[in-house]
Amino acid sequence: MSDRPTLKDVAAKAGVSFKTVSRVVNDEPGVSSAIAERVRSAVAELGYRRNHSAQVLRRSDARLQTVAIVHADATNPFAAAVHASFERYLRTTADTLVVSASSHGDAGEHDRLVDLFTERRVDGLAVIPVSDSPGPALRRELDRNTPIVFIDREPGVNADVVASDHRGGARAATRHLLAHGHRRVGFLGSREQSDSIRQRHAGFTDAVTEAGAESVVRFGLTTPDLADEAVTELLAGADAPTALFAAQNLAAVGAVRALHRLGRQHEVALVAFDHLEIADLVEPAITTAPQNAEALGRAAAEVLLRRIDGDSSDPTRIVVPVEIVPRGSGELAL
Amino acid sequence: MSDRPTLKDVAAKAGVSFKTVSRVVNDEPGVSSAIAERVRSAVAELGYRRNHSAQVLRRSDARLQTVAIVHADATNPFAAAVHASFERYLRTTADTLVVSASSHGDAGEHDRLVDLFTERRVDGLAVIPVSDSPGPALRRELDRNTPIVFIDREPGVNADVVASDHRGGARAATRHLLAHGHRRVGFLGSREQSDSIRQRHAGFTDAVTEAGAESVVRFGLTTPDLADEAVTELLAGADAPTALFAAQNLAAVGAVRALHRLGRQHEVALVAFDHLEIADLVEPAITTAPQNAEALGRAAAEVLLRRIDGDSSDPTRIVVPVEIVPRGSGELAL
DNA sequence: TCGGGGTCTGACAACGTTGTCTACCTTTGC
DNA sequence: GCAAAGGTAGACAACGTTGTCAGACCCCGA
Repeated sequence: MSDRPTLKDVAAKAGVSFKTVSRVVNDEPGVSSAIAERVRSAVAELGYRRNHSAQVLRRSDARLQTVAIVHADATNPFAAAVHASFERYLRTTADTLVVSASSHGDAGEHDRLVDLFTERRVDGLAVIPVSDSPGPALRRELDRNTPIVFIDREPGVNADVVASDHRGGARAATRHLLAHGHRRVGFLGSREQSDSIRQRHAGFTDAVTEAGAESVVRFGLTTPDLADEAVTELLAGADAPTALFAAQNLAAVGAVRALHRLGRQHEVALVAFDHLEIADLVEPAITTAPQNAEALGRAAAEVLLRRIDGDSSDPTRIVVPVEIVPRGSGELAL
Repeated sequence: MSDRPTLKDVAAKAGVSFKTVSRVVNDEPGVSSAIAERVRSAVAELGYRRNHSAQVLRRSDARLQTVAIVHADATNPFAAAVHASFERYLRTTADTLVVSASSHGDAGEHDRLVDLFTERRVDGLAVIPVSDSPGPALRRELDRNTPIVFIDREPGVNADVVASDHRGGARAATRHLLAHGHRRVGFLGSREQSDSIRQRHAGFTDAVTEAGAESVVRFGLTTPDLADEAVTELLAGADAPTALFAAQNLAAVGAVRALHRLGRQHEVALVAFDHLEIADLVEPAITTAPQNAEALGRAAAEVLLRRIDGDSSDPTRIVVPVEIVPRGSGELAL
């Protein structure tokens, strides 16, 4: 990817000075149409492309029309959906290139990616945090007032955050179950260390407490297999719950599997937080409380653009509501 | 993101020339340890980061340690998995940053992204094509011998390609069905314009022909609903197939739904091309022929690195095998 | 014919970095 | 005590681009 033609090469070919070529490629006035035409054909013939590095070096105050998004795990469909919305918004409304990279869950790598994007000078950063506190590079950029927005997870510092209403969504989902007469509800959670899971648990507890109902709580169900086991065990117990709230989608998948294996899918109610690929493919279909990835991505883009435009007001926290989508499994009455 | 400290700022703070700072930050010899220490603390205090643009401008022959991948649709789980593998390989073995962007299926945008990455000078490009022929920017870069590898789909030009063995995989899947005694097999395809679907159809035909069996072919099943309808109709017909080959995963989802609704899931055999989220969640579990995303991403990274390293041999075509994963639905005998 | 004004073009500096070259200062060896 | 050698530091140019400024040219009116 070396040996690219420069302004000088084009200028030599067209028989003009390189500044004239610069004017033509930037559509600046003050070039006669005859010469402009000659330059344009030289540009086309050589396949000239402006060197972005040189451009941003010269105009170091100017926008780079580039923002980066650093993923914890880009293969996560939810993260991918947020990213897609973020990218679409920035491309269409601000003509900005969105570049991304993923740390595959490694905190050190995550911070290193922030560093690499910083070196490459982007206008702003969107970060899906991978740990509860920012690494040194991220901290440095926050101190420097680099436009940064955190998505989905708490960054552990006072900064702009766009996140789903985990607590409110979980509360609504649990109320939904209680409204169908259930008095004993199970909570299926994954990593208790995760803030969003804790929030969902808090929402669950809100609803259970206000209704004076009973609850059974299981954490650590990070795979469908573990959730399957847990549900099997819960339902075999003496005080088996009659309704389940799956706080995370892998736990939900395991719960569905267990219910179907036990043949109790029409009897034990289930609401799952987050989008579920299989929601419509089983009978009864699964009632979910999906995060609004589209809204999250868009909100993050808006916040970031505002910061890039120079807004220096206090950090904001944008909470995107989570709506219940009834499909059957959550409406099974006691 | 402006007003970043430069070498000069650090130099002023440390009371040395900026060249000395340059030496320190690049770990070059010839700086006394006392001064180096003073410089390092100035670097830390100011939060200095090298300006990548200036660096690559000065050393315009050097590696940028950056490659880009242009997606047709980054929310496609298969594409995301390929990307993850590609990224992991390049980060760990070549210390290279992988940046990406997605065209969301728009051919013009796709080519524009190639252009934007070109302007930003990357070492190489990986492209998941969105149309059957390259746009002008991509064509220009191919002419320029920019390292480029195409993934998954045919680019429509003579270039490096890494793709699954669609034909071989489909042939093996169909043979698998025929080996269980079926003599009449249905083909469920999505867009007939798509080269990979055509390849899978060719593989299907290979197997049917060599076995002297009969086939029913349906194209255009681009959504689960359409596939559901098609399967319902096929199975109601006089010469209903006793086995189905779903050439694409959305078609497979629809087929599963139809079979379950009709209660014939234990009777009509089914093999699905590609990974299926729900494969293990239904009874019987679905036999699939999944593309090996990990191998594809890795192979693409290897090819690209070789090109970046200067390999100028003829374009290669790497075909990654597709293995059958028996789970039950494909082993239902006639 | 000449000057004034406008239009077009080019020379040059600068962005932040690295490579080259030179200069200084210390040390070493005789 | 002095020259040579080595180690350390800085001056300067260059990368490809854009902003500033000056100059060349032309047309027109006096």
